[in-house]
Amino acid sequence: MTKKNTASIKPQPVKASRATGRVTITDVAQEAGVSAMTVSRALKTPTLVQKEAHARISAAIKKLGYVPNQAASTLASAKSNVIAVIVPSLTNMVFIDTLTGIRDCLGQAGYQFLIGETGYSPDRETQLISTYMRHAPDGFLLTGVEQQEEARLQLAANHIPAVRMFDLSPSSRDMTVGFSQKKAGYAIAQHMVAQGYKRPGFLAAQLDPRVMKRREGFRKGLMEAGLDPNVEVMLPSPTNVAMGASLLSSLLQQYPDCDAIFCCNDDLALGALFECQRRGLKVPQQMAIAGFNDLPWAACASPAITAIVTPRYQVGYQAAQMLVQVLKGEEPAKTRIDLGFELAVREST
Amino acid sequence: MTKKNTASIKPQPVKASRATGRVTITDVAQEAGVSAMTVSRALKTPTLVQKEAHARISAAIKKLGYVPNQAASTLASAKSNVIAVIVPSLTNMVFIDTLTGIRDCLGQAGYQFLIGETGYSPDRETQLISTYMRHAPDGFLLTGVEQQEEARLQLAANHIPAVRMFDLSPSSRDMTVGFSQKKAGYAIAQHMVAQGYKRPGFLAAQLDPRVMKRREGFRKGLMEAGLDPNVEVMLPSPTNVAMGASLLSSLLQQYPDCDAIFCCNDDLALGALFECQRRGLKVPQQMAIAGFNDLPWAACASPAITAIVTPRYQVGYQAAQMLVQVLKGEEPAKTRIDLGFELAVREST
DNA sequence: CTGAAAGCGCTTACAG
DNA sequence: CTGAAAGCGCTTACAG
Repeated sequence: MTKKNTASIKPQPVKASRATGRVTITDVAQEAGVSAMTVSRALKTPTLVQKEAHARISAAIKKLGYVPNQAASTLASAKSNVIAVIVPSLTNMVFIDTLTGIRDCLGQAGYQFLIGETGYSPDRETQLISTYMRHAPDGFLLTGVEQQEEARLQLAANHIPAVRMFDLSPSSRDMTVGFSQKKAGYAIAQHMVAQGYKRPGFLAAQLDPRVMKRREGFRKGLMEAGLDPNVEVMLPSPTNVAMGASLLSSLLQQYPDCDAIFCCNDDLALGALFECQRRGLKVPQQMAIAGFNDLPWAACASPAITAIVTPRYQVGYQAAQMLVQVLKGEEPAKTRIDLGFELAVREST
Repeated sequence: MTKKNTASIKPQPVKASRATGRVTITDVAQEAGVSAMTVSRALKTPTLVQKEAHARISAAIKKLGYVPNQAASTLASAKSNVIAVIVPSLTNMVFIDTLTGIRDCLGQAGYQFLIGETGYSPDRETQLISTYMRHAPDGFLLTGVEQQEEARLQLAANHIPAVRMFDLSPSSRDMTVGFSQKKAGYAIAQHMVAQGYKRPGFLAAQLDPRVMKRREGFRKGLMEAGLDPNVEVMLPSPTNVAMGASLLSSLLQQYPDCDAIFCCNDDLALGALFECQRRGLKVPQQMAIAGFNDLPWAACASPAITAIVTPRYQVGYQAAQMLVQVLKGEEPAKTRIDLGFELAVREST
């Protein structure tokens, strides 16, 4: 019972029973014979660590199967490396392409994504933004420019930058990447007028703000040509291919002399094309069809469908790029990027 | 200079300059005149908090705009409330429907999702699993049963439960929710044989394991009927609508007498249908077409397309349900759920 | 029904 | 190039 002995059996500090069993950075540090700080550096800024130490650390990580704890990192650094992306729908391929653009831009940078779907509901959007706030995302990528006041305030209060996609804001304080929905609708009208169609109609569902802006442009174009802008059937419910067929049927019932239709998206256009085939209506001789977005089937349908080609991948990519600039503390060269659109004229008109 | 004075001007503990400026649970506690613990309880288990205290806490939260810090919560509780979902592709509507099922089952429970896309690459899948490990997800939902050894080991080592979707594992130790891909392919062959087609062919792209199992079943069915199983064109590259048209062209060039095709997915079937229309081939009189999955356009095409109807929403929903059971510590009644499939016979065959 | 103490596993801000 | 100390904002495990 010498002093030495006593020392060697000194009571272990009462182990709090909260051990998670996970391999921590401290375990790696002990194994490699360095401090936790050095392990942390080896992971984040390897150049600041002596080569030999780095090798031992790498070996220790592999041996122990160490996986960094993101939560601990986020808490300590107040940086989550998370970007919250909020889109109206995932069933809509348009937004999938946008997500691909975002991922291609940000994925390499080690960002993680929180992907939210609003179902085209502004309330749900506000709620999602609020929920995602808990994850302290570094930034938000939002769809449209119509966020509710509450959501805008919460973003501002927490100093979280947000880029809005698929539309353009008049205010240069907002960051927006998109194109003019109205001009796109207008372009379709002009094309139909130029082709000599006398009674063009409009088919729409899921009447979100961007659809309504397309309609506005389309009507403007028709009116300028002295045509009736009221040949239209619109349904607020979610859009799908089958609805293209039923909307066309309604339209023909109300306006039997309609000779061309602008469908607010390509799903409706596809359904409308099938309905024409069923009715034996020749496209475009008896009925011209134009779609919107240029999803994969438009170009390869028979007949190929005329459509507005939207830069949806670029919308995602460049919105992400703008966000990255802001996160780096740089001033983006432009806070409002108009990517424009194209009109692909094909057999259906 | 009394002792009292000295005490009252005792030096502030040196404020570490790491303040994040965020409103914390402690701020709320002070405002409400309770301890942080009580605020935490008010948020998680309101029934354990006195009604009056709860009211003051709610008021304080609103007044201060408090947002809980998820990272701190995850770190302290060792529970992330995150489920990692890994699918091959987001461009494929099949998996979007599956995600919807997952969300419908888990979303209410307050889970967040980390959604990964492998691009059909096993290596990428392993890498994603590894990356997501840092977020300490409570569970994984994976696609297919072919994970690499490294990934399986990492999941096992960290005791993270994983449910595999869209296929069935022979081992009851794996948790799988899906259906027999092989039987589905077989069912198509049987149907074509029954309809009297003499020279059915197979069109496929993106030759993932599930596609290959469909093919296997299809070939089996043809061979049993004494038909040649080698009327096929397969391309490993990603699938899309346009490819349906080009694959059909290749097939017809090699096998001009082919009178029916089984397309390994509906995109190919749609492209093939358009190609038939362009060639003036009557469907199904000169060429029958069957698809796989029953995406929205199959039923409403002209002619409507015969297809295997896959329970993809249910695959997601029930896989999520099984995972929840395991996370609750319950033993799932079945670790292998065969949801089956249907064959929707339509005009195209 | 409530609270003081300790700890989750990292990183920051220093000091060498 | 390296490390000891403190702190990020919660929750656990107790004790009352």
